[in-house]
Amino acid sequence: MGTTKTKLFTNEVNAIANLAKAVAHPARITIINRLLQTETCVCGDFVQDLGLAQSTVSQHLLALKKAGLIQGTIQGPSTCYCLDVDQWNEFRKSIGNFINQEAALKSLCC
Amino acid sequence: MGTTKTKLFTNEVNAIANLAKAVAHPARITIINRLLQTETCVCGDFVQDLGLAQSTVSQHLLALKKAGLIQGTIQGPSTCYCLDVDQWNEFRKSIGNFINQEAALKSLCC
DNA sequence: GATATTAATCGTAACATTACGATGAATGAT
DNA sequence: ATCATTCATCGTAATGTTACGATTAATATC
Repeated sequence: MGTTKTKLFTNEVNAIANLAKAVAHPARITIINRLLQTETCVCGDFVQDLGLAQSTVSQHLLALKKAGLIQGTIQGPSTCYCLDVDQWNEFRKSIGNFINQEAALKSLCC
Repeated sequence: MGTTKTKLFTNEVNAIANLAKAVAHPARITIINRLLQTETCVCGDFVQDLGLAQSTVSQHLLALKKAGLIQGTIQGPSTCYCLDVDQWNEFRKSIGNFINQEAALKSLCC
């Protein structure tokens, strides 16, 4: 059917899957890395930076916005983006809880 | 076109995106959580556990296998799966490098 | 007011993902 | 040898994703 059956899983698990989805594209990771590294918001030049069409970049930015990771405000003719720091820290915590799990298994058993 | 333009991005960024994709589904996260918590490999009962069709579960297991995160060996009539502990630790490291980044920005600037 | 710039949105094509049922291959039990 | 069990694989339908060009909306400049 092509649609994830979210009802089968816990909210926590679904949440992690959604966060993973939000960053499951190199363009979006590049955007986040860029926003992480600058001390101000970034206005405009993502398109040149990424090498994708303007509309495509806009879509990726929207995806990150929907995930709550970034914020954009109109500033003159252009739109400026910055990381939502609080949400980024929430993101880090959630993903952290998942990946900080030490395997109970010590070595390959099969 | 529907195909990610991986050539535009660095290997590192593409690698993180692929890892994120591998866990970007609640069924696959549930499988990993299960394998993380058991001290032995898990034989069989994922289908009942997840509530998805047998063929669907098989596909998710294959995806995790392709990502290198799990290992499966045939054991009698059934197949037993366990986490690839080394790969899991690699995974943790890579994702960790990404999410351990502290935002340079201290508060919302726009 | 007319024009240029910037980015969002719309429409669309190609491809990927998710899911299921059916079939097939391998092993264990009878 | 036959049958049941278990999982992988195949085929396929529905939906989602990625990407682009074209259009639209908003602001800045002339």
